[in-house]
Amino acid sequence: MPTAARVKRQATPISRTTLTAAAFEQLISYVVKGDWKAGDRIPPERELCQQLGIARTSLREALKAMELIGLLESRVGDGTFVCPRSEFLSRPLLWALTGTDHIELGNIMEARALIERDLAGLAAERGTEDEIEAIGQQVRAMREAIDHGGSIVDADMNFHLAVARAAKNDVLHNAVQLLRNLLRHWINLKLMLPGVSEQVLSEHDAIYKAVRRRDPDAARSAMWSHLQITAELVNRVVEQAKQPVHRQSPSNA
Amino acid sequence: MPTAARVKRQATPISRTTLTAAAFEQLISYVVKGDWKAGDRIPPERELCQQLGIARTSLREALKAMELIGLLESRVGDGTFVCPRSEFLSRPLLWALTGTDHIELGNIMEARALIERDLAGLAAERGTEDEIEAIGQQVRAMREAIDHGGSIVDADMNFHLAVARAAKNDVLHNAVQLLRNLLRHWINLKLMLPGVSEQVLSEHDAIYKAVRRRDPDAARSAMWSHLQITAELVNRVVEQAKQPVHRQSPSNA
DNA sequence: AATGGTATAGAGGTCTTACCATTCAGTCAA
DNA sequence: TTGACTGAATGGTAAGACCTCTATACCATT
Repeated sequence: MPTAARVKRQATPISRTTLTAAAFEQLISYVVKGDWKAGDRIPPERELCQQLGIARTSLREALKAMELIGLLESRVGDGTFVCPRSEFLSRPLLWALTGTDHIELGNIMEARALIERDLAGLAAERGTEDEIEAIGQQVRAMREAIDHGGSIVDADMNFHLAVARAAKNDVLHNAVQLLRNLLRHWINLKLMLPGVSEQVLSEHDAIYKAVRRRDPDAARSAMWSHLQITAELVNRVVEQAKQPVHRQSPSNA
Repeated sequence: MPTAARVKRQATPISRTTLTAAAFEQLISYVVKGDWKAGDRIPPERELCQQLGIARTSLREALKAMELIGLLESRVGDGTFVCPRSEFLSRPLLWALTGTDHIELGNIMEARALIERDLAGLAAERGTEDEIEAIGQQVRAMREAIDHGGSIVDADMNFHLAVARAAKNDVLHNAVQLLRNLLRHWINLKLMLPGVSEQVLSEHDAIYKAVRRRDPDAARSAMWSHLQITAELVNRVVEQAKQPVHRQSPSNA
């Protein structure tokens, strides 16, 4: 280009989108807006593509993308279902996101501890009464689960999410969820160790009480120590899993 | 098969997977392992599906998934290209990840500040000499960019990534990258404000020096104040963008 | 030379049709 | 009641056709 190119593309470059991309956004919005809820079975492909007015091929490209991301699950002869968010973050997505297949457990635990420590402090500072009460609710839920049966796992997860919600930061709330999902397998094992549930409950309670009395520092350190202990236990569980002779590897669901 | 054909699949360990999923993993690994680098043009579909020994339909489902995630970009008549990681995190993926279309800028800024504050502290504690030197390198790169032209944006991004790397936590390193990408548009605008680049440079330098003298607290507070100022400026830019009469909206790239 | 038109090959986008493999529910005989 | 069988419905895969769009090279005009 001899004469100083000009480039200056002022004009709008006319946007066009592909059918597949449009379908993808549409389908995602179904999930996001709650038309399709976790566990739901969505209409069969042959029906859906008619509703959307596109060919099955185009629809499938969108559908497949959602499945590979981990939003949907297809079973031949059965149908296609919406995955619960709790089982989110598929390995393909992890790849896409991190550019690597394997992330050190320790890194995840550390990230979680750092983030949730901050969140605990924020929750104590800015949580509303209702939001803080929701935290307490999860403490009681765990008590209930321990005493009369129920899902300790859910109570655990929900407790941490309640804290994140009280901290009023959607981004970190989501981060908590993602990190927690990455650790799901090991945390579940951890919670089954003898005495651990009582231990966790008391730690949660300490965090809750600190938040309730609006003591950010106490909340931070309570959360920190809780997650340090958790990390310790998780490491122990992981080591245990390595030892046995014929134990199958955890594999991500 | 008249007699119930109970397929005893004892022998083969169930390696059952769909062709599309297999192709997807294969393609991802090309990107991850660097066979396909950012900007590369990948083989045409008709050729690629032959190489992989699958139908174009199946290949396209995998290809499309990668495109919708934001890993690839297809242009009709031209070809399919690998997206640079810096332009990662497409809106569809954001949807899939957060379950929402819109996240408050303030939340993103806050999350970033909290995370990077921790990272700055960790970098001061555990960064190797080389890693810390890499931080300084980015400070100098920005000096160079200001004085003799060059990408201030890159130097800015790389500085923060260098800090994250010195902190030795892959998860948070990636978080920094993602959050930064979400803010990309506004940060770029911010960096163009008069005097801001010098300001940023001096703040970066302060962080670098704190890290280098292994002072976690100083590093934390330097990073914190840097990101508070940044948040302030970004808000100002956002407000400016709202006012003018005929400014086009930013739109995600 | 620079500009603009034009032809063309090749890329992705879309649709159609077909068939396969699996699953599930209903049927019917033992 | 049980168990095997059957068939419809579903997702998975393949192949081929045709479209629009892009980049490129070539040519005519200025």
